[in-house]
Amino acid sequence: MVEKNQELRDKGLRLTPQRQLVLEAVRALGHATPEEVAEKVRISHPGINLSTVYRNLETLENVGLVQHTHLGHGGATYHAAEELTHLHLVCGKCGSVGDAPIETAANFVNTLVDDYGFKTDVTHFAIYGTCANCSSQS
Amino acid sequence: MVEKNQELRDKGLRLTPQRQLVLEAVRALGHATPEEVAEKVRISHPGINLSTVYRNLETLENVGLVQHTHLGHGGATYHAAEELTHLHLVCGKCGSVGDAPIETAANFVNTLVDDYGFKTDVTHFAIYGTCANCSSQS
DNA sequence: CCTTAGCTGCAAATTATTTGCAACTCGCAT
DNA sequence: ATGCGAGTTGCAAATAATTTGCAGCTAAGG
Repeated sequence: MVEKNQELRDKGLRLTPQRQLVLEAVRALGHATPEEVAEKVRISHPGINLSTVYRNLETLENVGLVQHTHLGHGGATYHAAEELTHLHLVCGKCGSVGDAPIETAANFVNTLVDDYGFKTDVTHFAIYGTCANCSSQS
Repeated sequence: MVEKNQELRDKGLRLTPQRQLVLEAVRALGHATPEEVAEKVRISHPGINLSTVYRNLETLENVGLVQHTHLGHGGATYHAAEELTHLHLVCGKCGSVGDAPIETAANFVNTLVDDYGFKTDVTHFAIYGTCANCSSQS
């Protein structure tokens, strides 16, 4: 943790309690919207402001400790950078979010680089579709 | 066009001039945000209201004549259903939107179905990454 | 034509996120 | 240990994007 502190300071940033709480919340939640992060943080530190959460998520993202992903509906969801090792399979019917290892998309990603020179970040956007459950139901 | 009219009527909907204009605008623009659609429509019909555009995009989507895709930033962009035959490669740096045939993702999609029972709609979300141009620049 | 359910425009309400600003505090330098 | 300055925070107000209530229109079947 000392390194993290140092890493922040090297970029002219401080490790404030609010900032730590936001990071911890993101890590604990796996993935969450700013609102959810705020809610989580408030359990232990009720006074924290929503704008502070937004600002810290942005800051932490710049430092690379956190990343955001678009899961649909509009709002972004945040992840701890260490945990971004999977794709997000979002079901358009039930809204569930499943995971799949990034390797699943390896070929696809390679094709895109080879044919279009396009370097894909598969984790940034969700993969949209219909989950097994909903497919079988209707 | 008569069929379209009929198709709408069958669902208890009307073919109003505003609705036609919205559809035409979406078709002409390829893909556009509600705001852009409104702008386009206003060239020939200045009085049209933004809410009308929103409502018609929604209606047309329900009928299947139009579809929306998430290209990032938050807002959705709309496409004529007929034109949804390609993936969207969105560059996170320059914001450009490139295209690639859906077949490019065929294997990927199949794997997802086979391994997870997840039926992917590859056109609904953009594929995010860095375009060839931006990759070479930095 | 006439009726009526489906539209439309407009304004106000929502929701999500950002920003200005004064007060506060982390952490290097002393 | 203590002070100082830059980074932060809380709060309220500003934005932006989209939705909704409603009263007055209008497409289209009869």
